[in-house]
Amino acid sequence: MRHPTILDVAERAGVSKSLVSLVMRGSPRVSEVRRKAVLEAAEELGYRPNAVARSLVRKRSGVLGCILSDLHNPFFADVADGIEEGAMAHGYRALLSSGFLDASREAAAIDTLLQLRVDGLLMIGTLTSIRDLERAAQSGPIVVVAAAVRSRVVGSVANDDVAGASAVVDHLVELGHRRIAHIHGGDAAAAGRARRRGYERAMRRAGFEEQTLSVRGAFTESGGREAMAEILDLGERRPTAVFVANDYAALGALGAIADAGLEVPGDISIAGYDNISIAQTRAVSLTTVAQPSAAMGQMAVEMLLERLGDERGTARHVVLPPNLVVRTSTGPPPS
Amino acid sequence: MRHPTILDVAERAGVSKSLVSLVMRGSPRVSEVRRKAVLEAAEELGYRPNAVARSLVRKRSGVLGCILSDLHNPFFADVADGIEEGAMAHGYRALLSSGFLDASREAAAIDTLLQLRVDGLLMIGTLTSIRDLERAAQSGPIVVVAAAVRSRVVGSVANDDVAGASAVVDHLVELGHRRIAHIHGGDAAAAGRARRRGYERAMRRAGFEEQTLSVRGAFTESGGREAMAEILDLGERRPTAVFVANDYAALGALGAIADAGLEVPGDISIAGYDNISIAQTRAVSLTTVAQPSAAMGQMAVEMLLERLGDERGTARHVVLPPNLVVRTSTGPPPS
DNA sequence: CCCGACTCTTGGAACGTTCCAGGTTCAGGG
DNA sequence: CCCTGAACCTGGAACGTTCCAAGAGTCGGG
Repeated sequence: MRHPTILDVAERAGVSKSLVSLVMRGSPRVSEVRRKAVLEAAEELGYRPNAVARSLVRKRSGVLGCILSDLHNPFFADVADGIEEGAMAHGYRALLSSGFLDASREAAAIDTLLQLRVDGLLMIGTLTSIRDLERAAQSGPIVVVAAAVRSRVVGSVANDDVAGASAVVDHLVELGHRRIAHIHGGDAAAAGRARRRGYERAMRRAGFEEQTLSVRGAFTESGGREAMAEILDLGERRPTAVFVANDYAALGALGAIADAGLEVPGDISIAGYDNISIAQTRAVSLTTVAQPSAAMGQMAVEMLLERLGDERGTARHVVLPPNLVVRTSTGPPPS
Repeated sequence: MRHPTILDVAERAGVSKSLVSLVMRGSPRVSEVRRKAVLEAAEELGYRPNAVARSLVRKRSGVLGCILSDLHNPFFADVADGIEEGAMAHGYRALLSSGFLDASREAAAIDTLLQLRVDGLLMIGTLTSIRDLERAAQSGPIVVVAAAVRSRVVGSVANDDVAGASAVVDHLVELGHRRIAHIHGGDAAAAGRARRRGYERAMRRAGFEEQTLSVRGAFTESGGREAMAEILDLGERRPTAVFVANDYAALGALGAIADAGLEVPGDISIAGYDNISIAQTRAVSLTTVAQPSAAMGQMAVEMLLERLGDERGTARHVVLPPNLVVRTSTGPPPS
């Protein structure tokens, strides 16, 4: 018999299924004798409670779903850590699913998780439109992390991407750069759009509107590499500094620069966004914008559970201040 | 009403629940008129089938559980990609969970997933003992990926870590190194133990048994960084080459070397294991051992499903040949 | 005009839990 | 020796599906 049930345990222990249920859930209203008998029977049979049946009758699963827009992005993994931590702290388990950087696959993941009746859904850096998120939110509370969202039903925790991107540009301008390009993350991700807006705004403010150059990349290493190769192909007209939409893509950009035999920051300055751990090592030492990833994840869980308790009211939105971290991948432009 | 049920849909469409069920599952034995009516009612109500109830009665969930020993290890993410791909291809969904590089948290994750009655469990680079895995396997088929396992009930897909590690040492010896150290991944992971064995065996074969130096690290960036710092503290007695247990830790080691102001491979050669994508870029260009990560994941899924169909018989074990990839992080020792 | 065959549709049982209302046991007070 | 209340235990209903056996129509042939 593959899966012994509560009835098998009850029979073996000579008690009713209800009592077994009580014991399994650690109720105090059970005599020591019976408790022992039940526990023993369960052990002997290798009984493992069926969370599916439990979930059906209780109408809550104790599980939070979490969709990572991209499993490979180290920043998202940091956020996921915070989420799992936060969930655990409140007696929930988190189950993850990858969105494969693809809106339709992300939609499929949302659907699966909602069909499984998770108690709530966390989206890390989603590609899903607000419309679709709000529709999904009718089947359970949703909080988006690391992507700002304007919605009355879907909550969000994010940093101020516009301000962060502007800070990067300001820093580069201060170092003396004028030709500052941007490798953006595509239009699909909200964070990508916001960072691009911050870049353009800061360029305009600095009086370098003419020098604005946004190259389409992606929030991936290969996206960064290819976009950077394109930029390097500009030859003498190439920018002296590049702000890449995120660190993960910046790693790819650094690779392309090394491939071209150029030096960072001697020939070209590079900055990223997210402050992933690899960017911190001296081997990479990337100038970037830090976000409190794990804390954001935990905060998102709290907001989700808050909303689980009280469905009414409009969703909360938290925007955290970004934090520029200057390292050695940026320096004065070549003279 | 948060969750409309099949009965709500049936009532609205003026049919029985059974018919709704038939329509939802795309049965061909339903007249067009009724199908349309049901689909319309479902749409209007925002009906989403309850996978929990379905799972209870069907005794299969269509979900495969997948535990990543460490969510941050890029290699594991590559394997997970293959698993999700493979699962999807066979009409299954994969749900992930992190083991946080901790045996007890991994055990908790196994328990959660089994209680949720996933149809099978994939372990990527597990820390769980064979005993415990075999016990868990009584509740559902388990296949381990990226860690060799000797068991009749738990299947595995892995590469030959001993051979791979030996190949790295042979390569370093050929370059002229004698003092070759190893940063190992601790005793918890099977792959770590095997790679260490391969290192020691190759050193002995080369006649450098005396030069053997294994420093305790971990399969993480910080583990690699700290172990390398320890090695660099040896001063003049320090090795001329270091084989790090995996690429992820090797990135940390490279960071420590950069921190110390040393050059790779001029001052010291570094090799890793896994061939993660960042290691391939010219900026890092790490000599390493490649494993077909995604293919291993897919293969693991096939083996799992095979076993799902036929519980009897002993588990299959696949061992793939490793593949040394020489890049520029290794070179001749300083003269 | 009935019969059989076929297509489409239906109600009820089952899945393994939780929860509730109520049952049993037993010690102790009157 | 009965009654009461506390402590412990129990059976049945419910959760939202699937599946099965069987019912209801429809149609063509005899």
